[in-house]
Amino acid sequence: MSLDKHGKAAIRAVTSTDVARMAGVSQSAVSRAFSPDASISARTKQKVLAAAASLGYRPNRIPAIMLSGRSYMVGVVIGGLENPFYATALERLAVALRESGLQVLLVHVDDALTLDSALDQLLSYRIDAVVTSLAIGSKSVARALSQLRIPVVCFNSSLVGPWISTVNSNNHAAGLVAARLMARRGVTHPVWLAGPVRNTASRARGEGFCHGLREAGMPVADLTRLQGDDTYDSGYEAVIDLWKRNIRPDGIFSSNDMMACGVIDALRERMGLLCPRDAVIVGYDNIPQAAWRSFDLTSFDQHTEQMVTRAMDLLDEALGAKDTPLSRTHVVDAQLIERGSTACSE
Amino acid sequence: MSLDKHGKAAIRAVTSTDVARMAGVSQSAVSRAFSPDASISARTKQKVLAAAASLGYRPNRIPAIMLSGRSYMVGVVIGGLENPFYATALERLAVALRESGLQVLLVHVDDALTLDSALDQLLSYRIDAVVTSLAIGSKSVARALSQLRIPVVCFNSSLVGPWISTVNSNNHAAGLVAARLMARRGVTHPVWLAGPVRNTASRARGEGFCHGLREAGMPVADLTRLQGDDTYDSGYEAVIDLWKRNIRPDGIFSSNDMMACGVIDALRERMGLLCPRDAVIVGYDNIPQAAWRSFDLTSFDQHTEQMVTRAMDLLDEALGAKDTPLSRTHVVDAQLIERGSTACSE
DNA sequence: TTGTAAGCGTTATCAT
DNA sequence: ATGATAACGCTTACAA
Repeated sequence: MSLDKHGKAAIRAVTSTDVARMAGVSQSAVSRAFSPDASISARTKQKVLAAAASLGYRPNRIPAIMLSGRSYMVGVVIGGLENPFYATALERLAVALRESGLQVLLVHVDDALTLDSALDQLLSYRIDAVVTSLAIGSKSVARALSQLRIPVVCFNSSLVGPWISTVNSNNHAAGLVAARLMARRGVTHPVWLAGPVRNTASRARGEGFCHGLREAGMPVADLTRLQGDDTYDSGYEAVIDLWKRNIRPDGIFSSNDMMACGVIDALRERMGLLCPRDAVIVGYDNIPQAAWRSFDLTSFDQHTEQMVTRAMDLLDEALGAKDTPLSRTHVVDAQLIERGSTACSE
Repeated sequence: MSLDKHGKAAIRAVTSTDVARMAGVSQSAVSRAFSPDASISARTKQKVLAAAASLGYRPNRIPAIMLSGRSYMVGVVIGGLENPFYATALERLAVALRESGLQVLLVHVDDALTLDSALDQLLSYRIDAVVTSLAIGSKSVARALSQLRIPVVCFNSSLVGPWISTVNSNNHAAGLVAARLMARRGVTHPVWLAGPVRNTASRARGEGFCHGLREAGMPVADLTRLQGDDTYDSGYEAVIDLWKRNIRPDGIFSSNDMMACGVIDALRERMGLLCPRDAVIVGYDNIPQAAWRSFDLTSFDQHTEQMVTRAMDLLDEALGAKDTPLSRTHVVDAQLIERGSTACSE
């Protein structure tokens, strides 16, 4: 406890100088005691560590950031945590980053507008890189990210640019698989329930689905496309809309599980229909709720664990190639998890 | 691009000195141009901002942390994001912190063991405070948090200690309300489905429930207590367990919504029972899934928005009273949201 | 192995 | 209003 110039009581954090004084060594000795491979005698190290422990000293990493220009902090930009898929992805990402000795500087973003100011703030903390699972895919966002001149790793994004790498689920291929599954189940009136228009991953899934239906000999004109927004409610409303328009599908591929759950509930509650008996439903993400008995929803698992590992690889590579813009893409296959919603109805 | 001593190419970030040189002013002028209420002429400020823009300069906040000892970073310690309640709470917290000009340094923690090393790392970044929604309530955790000597704000925690403040949902009162509701619905065989043993919020809910039942004239011996772990699966299994033990409840109060969803699904699928017809179900948290048609679950809304606001108040107060350990508690009433699972069955 | 001293990029103080 | 300068707490040559 000391008095500063203004006479106010202030607790200064314990510094290496304090420890040095107590241990009767130089301040650099303290630094060396806490540096893994510095040349220091066991005796000195002991003295320092003892003094440090008794004072409750912890090395301050802030000055090291100034010296090295590396903060070991990564900006993680997220949104849509109400979707369990993103929530668990964030959890895994946080764990992986920490295991790599990186800190997570988290920013929640609602829209592209918030993003700019968020990035500004992150940059002033000299973050080493940015990781984002944001489904925002505009050119201006890509430009903003590229201008940071630090590595950027995106999930399920179509962003491209000098510093931007991406890890994508194989959306198109999954769409194909969904179509083939529906064809095998004898679906004749398929519906594609899309996610937000700007979500390019969703678009790819839809295109793959369309593609697959054509391959199976179905006139593409027979495919009904609906616009959702990735929420349960929008799935629920989509079904009501279909019935209003006198469309009676026997197979629905939904761009994500949340909407698929809404679809199943609307069919059951509003139309008195059950899947797979009356309609086959396929979702995407394999969120925990897909396995819940009320839904028993066939879905595509994105293997977030593997996607996160890939992202870390990209990150390590990009951070290693310091100051050289890298832009790679990894694709991870999504795996069809078949459940009751597409079971063979005998 | 410059060459450092080792001959390797390195991009040095643009500094205020660079801007000063370009603008033909002193380095302090640059600093002033970026400080909201510094005395600087409009002309100089213009020159500086122009130079800064053309060089792509952004003020570096790291040195300011060294000078002031404040990093404006808050360590946010979380876990259990697979529960949508925690995920949305985190989202709101992140937004609120950012609005207060604070950055979120996120750490995911699985167990009390990880916590220690996580806190160590956070501290080395000189975070100003810690906010956590962790349901870990051991004495050792409280001690560890107190020893940080920085403000700590907990959600739904019973931790107490010099630097620790808490925002709690009124768990006991909610338990009472649940009991009264069940009494009104004529429940005679109530069941309490508890969350993890160490979760004190869950315990308080159970005690309130018990209390309320007694008030309503029900012998407490009639209350069956089950142990869950806050997951859907544990709710599902709990029902199966009840039937195995030949217990036939007509009212179940679950410590959280995830388990309640499992309960409803098990009743419907395994026992062919519907709520509220055969049993009245009440959950806690009011997660989005509670409103889904398959569940239509009566639940308690914790008003996370308000709890987050309270947490920010506590944080501001604690940060204002720098170096003075504060420990306050705010209690926010949880609100009963009645849905179909407790509707009057005629 | 150890100590001394320079330097990282700002902000704050002081003189001008 | 502006510029020079000290200071923040470390890491890292360099000297001893």
